[in-house]
Amino acid sequence: MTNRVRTRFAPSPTGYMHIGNLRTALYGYLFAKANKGDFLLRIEDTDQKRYVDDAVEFIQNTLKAANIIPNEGPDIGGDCGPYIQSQRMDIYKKYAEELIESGHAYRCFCNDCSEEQHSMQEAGDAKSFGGYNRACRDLDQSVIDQYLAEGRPYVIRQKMPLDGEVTFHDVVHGNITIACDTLEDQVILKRDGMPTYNFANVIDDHLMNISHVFRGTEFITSTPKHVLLYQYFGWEPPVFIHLPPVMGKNPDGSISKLSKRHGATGFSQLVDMGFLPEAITNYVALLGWSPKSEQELFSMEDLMNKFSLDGLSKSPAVFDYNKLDWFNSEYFKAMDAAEFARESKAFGGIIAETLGEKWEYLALLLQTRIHRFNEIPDQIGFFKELPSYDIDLYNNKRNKVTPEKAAEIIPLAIDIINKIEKWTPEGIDDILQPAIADSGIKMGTFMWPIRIALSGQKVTPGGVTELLYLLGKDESIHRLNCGLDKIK
RNA sequence: GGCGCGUUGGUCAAGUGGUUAAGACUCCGCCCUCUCACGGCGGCUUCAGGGGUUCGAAUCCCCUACGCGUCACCA
Repeated sequence: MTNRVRTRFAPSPTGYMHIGNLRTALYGYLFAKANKGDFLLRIEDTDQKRYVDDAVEFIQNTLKAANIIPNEGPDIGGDCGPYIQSQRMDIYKKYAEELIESGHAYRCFCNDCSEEQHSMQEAGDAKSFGGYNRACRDLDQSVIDQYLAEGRPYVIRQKMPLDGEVTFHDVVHGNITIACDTLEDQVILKRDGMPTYNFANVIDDHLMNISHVFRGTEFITSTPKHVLLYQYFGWEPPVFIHLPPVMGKNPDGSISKLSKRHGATGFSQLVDMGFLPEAITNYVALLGWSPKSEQELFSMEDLMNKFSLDGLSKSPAVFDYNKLDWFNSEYFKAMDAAEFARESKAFGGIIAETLGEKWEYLALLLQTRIHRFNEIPDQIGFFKELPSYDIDLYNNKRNKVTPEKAAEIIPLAIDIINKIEKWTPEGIDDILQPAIADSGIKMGTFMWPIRIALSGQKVTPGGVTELLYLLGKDESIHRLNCGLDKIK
């Protein structure tokens, strides 16, 4: 037995990667890498009802996009395979029977107890599970043999101690003690031969030499059952790290576990909205973990170097789309301009297409102005078509512009612009700037009506020069004339 | 309901008996400026409540409140 750090991400294959799951995967991965260990992917598909086609592939693609690279897993292979639980049924069966041999588990033939128990709970009486699922504990061997011979279906249940308590250590919460009489004789092998999570998880974590288990706090209460299993087998339990849930904020101000109604909660949905994978990972890493320094921007490599268990927080964190926006915009600003232009182009749609090589120029203007790619269409819509606008937009108090004033300025602007030969940002400025200076009109005053006429809106990416350049000479003059007509 | 876990500004958070209780996001104001954005500067807002322990508590103990989780042949 080595002391090598080995962690795992063990999702069930639903075709979706919740941001909370991603964080669990990330922390396990970072911890493994920070300690020169291994990170593996294991698919927990023991619930056939829940199985979703292509989900395994989806998970792998998501991890890849998030730059979380397993050392072992379904596609990669490794010494502890197979890494898909449905392909390990023989293993679970063998260990379950071993437990029966040693007296720590038993076959339960009582078909209806689970349903009966379930309805009891719903009726609000959760206290007395023992009366049902323990009925088969002490069946005579002869009876068992007879049932088996009849081919009666059964499940295998783990025998819990009737009294005493189990204490285990959790890295983020410290020691946790739970009384055994709150533990039911849980099913470890289902009627269809599949193991339950609580069993397969223990077997696989042991067989795969997992040293540290990262999972959500929802498993805290079932951990004593796992600990008991480790004891029964004489195995060393792993180190437990139970992560608090990621929350979302409701309209009324209350918080609850992050879900669809809070907005996009899947990694791929966030990517579709135009968030950069690195920004998402960066943000998520800090949601529940603190580097205990003022640094906030981390590359994956940075995270690997700095991640440590003592920065994990024990209380739930609210997912904040504002902060994600901020992270993403920081990543935008740090991007190479050409790369940003390339990555953003798809979101520019038809406008980006028609702009041709001018797209790079527009993209540069956008780069410091947007938080995520999907803000692009709103930013640039006016390039394609001049929106209908109210002439009230020509009023601007600070620059002392009114529609009447605009009607004086626009003809001047048209004259000047007509004289421009070299249609580049520099060429435009070379003519425009001195001409405005000569006119005796203040810069802000002169520019305001032009911006409005050109864009139909008072806020635009870039200034008038940029607008002129991107729109082209003919279109610019056309829009200026339209503006003039509109005022009159 | 039983059991378990949690609670520092609107949000993420540092803080482990003595601090003016960091920093970031958001919001607001100012500067820069042909709009916006970027950048710079500044501001608002916090230790859930109540008891202890202590010369001294965000930090230690107890109680209360609130929130969350769990009590499946789901994970």
